[in-house]
Amino acid sequence: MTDRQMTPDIHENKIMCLACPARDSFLCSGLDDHELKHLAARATRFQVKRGHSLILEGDQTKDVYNVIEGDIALSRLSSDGRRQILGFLTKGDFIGLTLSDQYHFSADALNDARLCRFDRRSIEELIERFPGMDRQVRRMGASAMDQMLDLVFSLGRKTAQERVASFLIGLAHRQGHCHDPSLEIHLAMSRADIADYLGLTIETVSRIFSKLKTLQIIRLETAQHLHILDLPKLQSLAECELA
Amino acid sequence: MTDRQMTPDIHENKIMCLACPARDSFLCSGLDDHELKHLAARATRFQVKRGHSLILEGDQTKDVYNVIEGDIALSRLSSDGRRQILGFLTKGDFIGLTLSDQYHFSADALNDARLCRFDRRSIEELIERFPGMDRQVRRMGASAMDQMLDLVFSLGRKTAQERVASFLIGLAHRQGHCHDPSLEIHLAMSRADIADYLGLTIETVSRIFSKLKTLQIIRLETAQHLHILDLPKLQSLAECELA
DNA sequence: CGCAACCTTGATGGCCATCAACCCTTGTGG
DNA sequence: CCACAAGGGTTGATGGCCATCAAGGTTGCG
Repeated sequence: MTDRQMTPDIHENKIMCLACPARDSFLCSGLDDHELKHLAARATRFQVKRGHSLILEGDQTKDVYNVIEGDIALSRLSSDGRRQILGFLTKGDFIGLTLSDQYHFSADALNDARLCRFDRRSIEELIERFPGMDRQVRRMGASAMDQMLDLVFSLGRKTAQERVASFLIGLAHRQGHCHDPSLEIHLAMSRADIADYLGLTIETVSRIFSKLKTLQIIRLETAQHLHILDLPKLQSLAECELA
Repeated sequence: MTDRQMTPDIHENKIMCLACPARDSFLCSGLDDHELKHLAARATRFQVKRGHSLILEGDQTKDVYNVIEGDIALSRLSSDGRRQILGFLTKGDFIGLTLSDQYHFSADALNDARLCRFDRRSIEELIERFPGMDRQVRRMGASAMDQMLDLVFSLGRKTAQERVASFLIGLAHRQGHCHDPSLEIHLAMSRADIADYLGLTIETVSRIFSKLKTLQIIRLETAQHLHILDLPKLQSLAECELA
């Protein structure tokens, strides 16, 4: 019996993790080989089909997820059907790392997605064992909070046009490389999703896209594939920053 | 030299903490005597006068604060003067426990307030030393996030009246005892603050207060002191909950 | 008393939601 | 291959909610 045979998953999973598209994610990138090995031992991969739910509002938080591929929308629904999308997740993003008992949002796949599932208890143990992991987790929490504060400001104080403009700039940054926003954006989400994220209606979002098009600020290749033609102008429309 | 003389602050501060009005706060209540002693050793109290700032957007996060008495508003300001209040803090609430380098909001005192200041590094050490503290901190973070998600839903999908109604119910719960909302509410914040929190204008907030008054749902003793006369009705106006 | 800050109430207008129709793409089956 | 249906996106007409502008009331303080 070699060590390899004793703990096959750990080794295989570690390789899996090293080759994982989400290897550069906030959490995983902050881990050394040793920590990653322990994390990998607890990971199981799975898929979610487009349109299906990963989490339903009210679910117990017994698992933690890492998005490997695809796009996930976090949302909240009211009894009369109003929906608010709280955020969009992509490769490398985590779900469920905050310490509450229940999820206060649903998570739906915008397209066929692959994820990594961890048992929450195992993760908690790792966090207590490795201080570096704790810091990473809290850093991710802070980052998620900052994003949420941006959204609050948008919803509370920006006009429809400003919201759409900042949304596009946000996407450009996330899809680009650091400090170098991509000028070519893939919209994984529908107009309805964008509207429900920005507190608007489908029609308003569509109208603003059209307006930006006629202003030569963006170009729509297809409905989900757009180019930013004039980034400075787009930024000036979104602008509404620190005093 | 007695032990008491060697470490006067620890002992005095521990007593200070035990008698602290914020002793029941989320963090402190989760600590045992030993942990509290260490925390107390690192605390310094100070005051902020009404209208003065505790934190300015962009400040380095070198300190952590605990509100002992008074009310604090966290807000964000845009270059053209639009303001969004992100939250109101009272006795027992913490500021700065998320791990980011800078504050992305300002903190202003709504009235004369007393606070407890901790050096961030010390707190970090304690968190690494005592796992119970880490859990408390992450639990507080989750709670803050949940509140923010509520606000996002309000701003994105609720009408002005629904926002004001849920705001009042939220206050009633915070000022009451657990599961027993207070029917007598003290509004530490001005109409302008409420408006900037709910993404509305002063006039709209005032109008809705008046409407709720004529509907016999609330009664205004003074501008900052109101009674909820018909809680169920108020809840039905705010309602817009889980599907 | 007088002033300033805050709050309330009224009149008007604009932004965005709503309602409605049409277009475009995609997929399915005859 | 084409007809058709269905879902998503665009565009137009109308209206309502809430912002804006304006004036007056109330409170509190020197």
